[in-house]
Amino acid sequence: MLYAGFMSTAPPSSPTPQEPVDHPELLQLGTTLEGDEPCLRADAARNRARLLEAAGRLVAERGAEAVTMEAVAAEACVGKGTVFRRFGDRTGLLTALLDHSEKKFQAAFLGGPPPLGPGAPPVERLRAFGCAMLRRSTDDLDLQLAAEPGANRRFVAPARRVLRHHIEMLLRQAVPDADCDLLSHALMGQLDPALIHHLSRQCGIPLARLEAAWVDLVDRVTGAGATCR
Amino acid sequence: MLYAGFMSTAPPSSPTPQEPVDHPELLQLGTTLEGDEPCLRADAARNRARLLEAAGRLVAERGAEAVTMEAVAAEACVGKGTVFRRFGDRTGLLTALLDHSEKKFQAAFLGGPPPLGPGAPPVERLRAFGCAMLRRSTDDLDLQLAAEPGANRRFVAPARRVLRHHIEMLLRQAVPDADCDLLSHALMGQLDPALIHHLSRQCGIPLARLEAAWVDLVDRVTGAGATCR
DNA sequence: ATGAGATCCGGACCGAGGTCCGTTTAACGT
DNA sequence: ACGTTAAACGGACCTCGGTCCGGATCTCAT
Repeated sequence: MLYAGFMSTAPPSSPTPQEPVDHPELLQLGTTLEGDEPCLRADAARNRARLLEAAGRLVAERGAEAVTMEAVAAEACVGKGTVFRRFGDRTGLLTALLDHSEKKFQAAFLGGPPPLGPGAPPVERLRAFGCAMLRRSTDDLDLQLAAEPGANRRFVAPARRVLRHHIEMLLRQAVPDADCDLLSHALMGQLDPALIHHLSRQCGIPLARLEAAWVDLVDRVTGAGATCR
Repeated sequence: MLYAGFMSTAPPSSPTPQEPVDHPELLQLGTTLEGDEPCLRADAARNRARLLEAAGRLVAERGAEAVTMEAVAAEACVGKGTVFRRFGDRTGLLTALLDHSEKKFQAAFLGGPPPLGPGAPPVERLRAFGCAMLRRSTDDLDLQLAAEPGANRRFVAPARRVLRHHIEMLLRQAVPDADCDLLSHALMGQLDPALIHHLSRQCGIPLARLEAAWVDLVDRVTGAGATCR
């Protein structure tokens, strides 16, 4: 249990009361954000609760896409500015809504019983982890999608389809007995432009290492490379 | 070369002149979209060219994020409605801008010389494909990012970081000699909520198959399962 | 050439996310 | 109690993506 302090998704920390941050995406990068609620003022805490409750009501009654910042503000009898100050942006609000189930899940794989929690061999824990995530996704999936703008379109873009089909075709030749349709998505994920940007420009990982990682991934997936691993 | 007709990314096809489509994301799902320019009217073609040129100018001069629909319209001396009718939405416009290099790339891996094109063994082609994509991304990466709303934030969301760190830790135990940092991204990709949504709800793939694919992926990546593949 | 009709154009309009700043109010020391 | 101050509030305001429809324009058959 190494990083027990990193757990919280950052609803109350993005627009932290310390300094008026103008670029919320920059700070939640390195901050440790330990205490969940950094001692909000009484009215602030009250409004925060009101807002979350109002947002939850809206989701329940009219679906995730009805969660408009103005609608939430109105439902909570609060000014629009308050919503943004507290949650930063729409994604922040939705993320805060997801926070509860998120934490429960984190607790399960960080400290719960095996095979999800510690105690089982790592490969078994990996298997369990993925299956747990898959099952969890069936619950609050629309909320998670709504929290990520443009999530629907990502996998229907024609260009992407061509690339994935190509990978799938090659996979079918290399490992005919596998579920190449689904396997190809894993490979595609490693080539996602957003990921490449994040790794190469934000993390400073050199191209050579990315290429090496790709080749290694291909070898592992297809069973090439070492004859026996 | 199975699907030579699928190649074009769909700039002129989304708001095709045939029928006034109100939901552009729905149609480019099953359509075959063969002819690139379905015989636009003269003025329409002229404006389309103008708009692409204007958008290109804006990207070159002021970066991808300056490509506002209104700005493009103004730069091209054209009404805003025209931009939307032609390209559907902002993503469509940016995609159309990327179309040229996209097609070049597609031609390279569909019909070019090995190892990228046909002729080499599939595993080798896969390796080459990934490396080519990685290199290609360094060129028009900002454009590709701009074409996908919210692409920057996707990998800095705190919740995601925790999940990925967990995978990475388990991977480190299972395959200590691998580049677990990067490998974990591939596994994370397979659990992306947007992907799950696409596969399970849009493609109708049952949960059991997704779970099986995940377990298989873990086994392949970690070298578990069969002792020798 | 010309008229009919489909197609396209343009910009007013709308909704929603996000910002700003003058005003209000909770917290705390005296 | 009361004054001070930092923080929170609220809603007007801005920008931008996306829609709509009356009017201009192109195409084609005659």
